[in-house]
Formats: sequence, C-alpha cells, structure tokens
Amino acid sequence: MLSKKTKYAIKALVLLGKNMDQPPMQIARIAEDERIPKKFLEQILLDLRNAGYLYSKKGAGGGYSLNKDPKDIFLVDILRITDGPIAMVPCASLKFYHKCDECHDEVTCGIRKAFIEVRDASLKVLGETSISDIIEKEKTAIPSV
Amino acid sequence: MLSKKTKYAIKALVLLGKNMDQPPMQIARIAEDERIPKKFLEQILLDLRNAGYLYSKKGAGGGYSLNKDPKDIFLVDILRITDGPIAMVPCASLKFYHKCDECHDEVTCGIRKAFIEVRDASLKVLGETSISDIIEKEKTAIPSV
DNA sequence: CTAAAAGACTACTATTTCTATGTACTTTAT
DNA sequence: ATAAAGTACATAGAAATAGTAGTCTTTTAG
Repeated sequence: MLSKKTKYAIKALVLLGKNMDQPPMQIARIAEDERIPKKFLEQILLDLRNAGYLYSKKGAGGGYSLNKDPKDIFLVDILRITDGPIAMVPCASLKFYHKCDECHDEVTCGIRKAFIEVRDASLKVLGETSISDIIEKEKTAIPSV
Repeated sequence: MLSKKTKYAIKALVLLGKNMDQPPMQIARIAEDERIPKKFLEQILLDLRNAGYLYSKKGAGGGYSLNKDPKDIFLVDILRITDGPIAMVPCASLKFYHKCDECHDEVTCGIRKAFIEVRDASLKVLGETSISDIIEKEKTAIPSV
C-alpha cells in the first residue's frame, strides 16, 4: 500500500497539473481542495520542491506550481521520493537495494528472482504513467455500457 | 515492501516444497534452517494451515508439511493471507476493496485507474508464480557471463 | 517601512502496524 | 505417564506513519 504521503503527493501534483496556466496555488487551497491536512501537505510539497518537481514562491501572491511539464513527471519518480523502493523485497530494489538479513545466498535465491519479475512489471506501468496521463484518465469516466 | 511475515511464509513454503517426500518438519527445524524467530514462525504457519495450505500434526513425530502441490500454491495467495491487498491503493484492490477517505469521485479518479493498471501488472506475475517455480529458479544460478 | 501573506524549517507527539515473545493448554506417540 | 510437538491467546517492544505546533524568512502591498 502507498503511504498517505505518497497519495497526497500525487493528488497535489495532479491538481497543480490541471492549473498549469494559472498563478501559483497556495498550500491552504490545495489542502482544502484535496482534503489533505494542511501542515502535513506542507512537508510533502517541500519534499517535491527539493526534488525539483515543484516551484515555490514565498510572500503575498506566492504558492506552488509545477516546475516540469506534467508529461515528464512519472509515478515512479514520486513514489521513490515519498515511499522509497518500488520492489517488494530490499534485495530486488534497483534504487534502494540492500541485502536481506536472513538470506543464505542471494545469487540463487528464487524468491528474489520472482520479485525482480514483479518489480519489473510494476515498474513498467509506474515508469510510463505521467501526471499528464492521470489528468487525461479523469476526462473519461468508466463507460456505463 | 513485503512484511517479514510474508517473506518468512514464502521461505517456509519453499522449504517444505523441497521436502515433499519427507515426513513432516518441525517448526523449530524450519525456524533454524531459514533463520526465522521460532515463535513468530509458529503464528505464520498456523495462518497458512488455517488457510488450507499446510497440514499439521501434533505430538511426537509431528510437524508441518504442504497440503497442496507446490505447483498450485501461488505467490498471490500467500501475499493475500499474510499481507492482505496486492493493490497500492485500497480503491484499486480486488479482494480488499474499500473507498479512499479523501476521494471525491472514484468513478473518474485517474489515480485509481493508474493503480488498477499497476495492480494488474503485479497480479499477473504473482498469480503465475508458484512455490514450484521458485524452487526451479533456485536451481539455475544467475550465469556469470 | 511596516504589516500581512505565504512558504521554510525544526521539533515534537500521537497512532498504528509490525515484529516478536511469554504462558498455558491440547494432542499424540512411545 | 511422559515427552514431543502444535494451538491459542495475550502482551510487549520497536519502528514507521501521520499529523501538529511554533518559529523564522521572504515577499508584496500600502
């Protein structure tokens, strides 16, 4: 399961992505619109800003806006900032690799091999889906046959 | 990330799968072989037994053994017993569905749609990989080119 | 030049989940 | 009868998650 932090991060990015042309949006506004605790959101936006995905402006009339094209912000990037590894076992992680404590022999470990396949499957979708794609998906409701 | 519980569960199942022909194996033995805290493993094996995947026998000469063909025990089954949902958001879960608190409209939610795709990708691998497959994978080490 | 708006930063607290352990009980083989 | 093993339930400790509070800094408007 995603942490709430990550879910909130995605929500904020999607909202900002829909407002690309507008002036920066305030934390308070984002928090209200997306029903996210304001002070918690504050931290999250900071992380995204420090990672280069958001631009922020202080003072009156300030706020947050996207610092990249929503087509260039992928789910995998966000998840790695806010949740860390994509893989389900540390030894199968690309960016957050570390050995499993109890492992006898990582090289032959069948569990590891299986979860590398799982990782690659998730990674494919997460790495191909951008904020822009998510915005597009919102436009088409699930068809009621 | 998988919980340790799930990782231990898979390890135990793989070990028991390798010993299909032998008499039941004791918790203490499994714990030692796989470096799993014994009392913790006890609970885990119980869960797997109650879910029908293991057979247990009390008393002297007792222990645990697989109750199914290792070809018929899939990772997805184990994960659902010990970790619960496969999906990364509750609203995208098949077996553990529930609405996201903060969600405005689930039907159009683009985040949900994206994570349904992620779920399906993971599910494909997890649903196709059996304990038997994992045992097979152990036999072939990663080739050293 | 001051006040207000807004984000930045640091620290703390609360809650939940995960991991593990302890104690007592039941079943079974010898 | 006794010892070997699993069963059941309760609890504790640790770690991660979620959220809050307070103070500082920057910027704009008047």
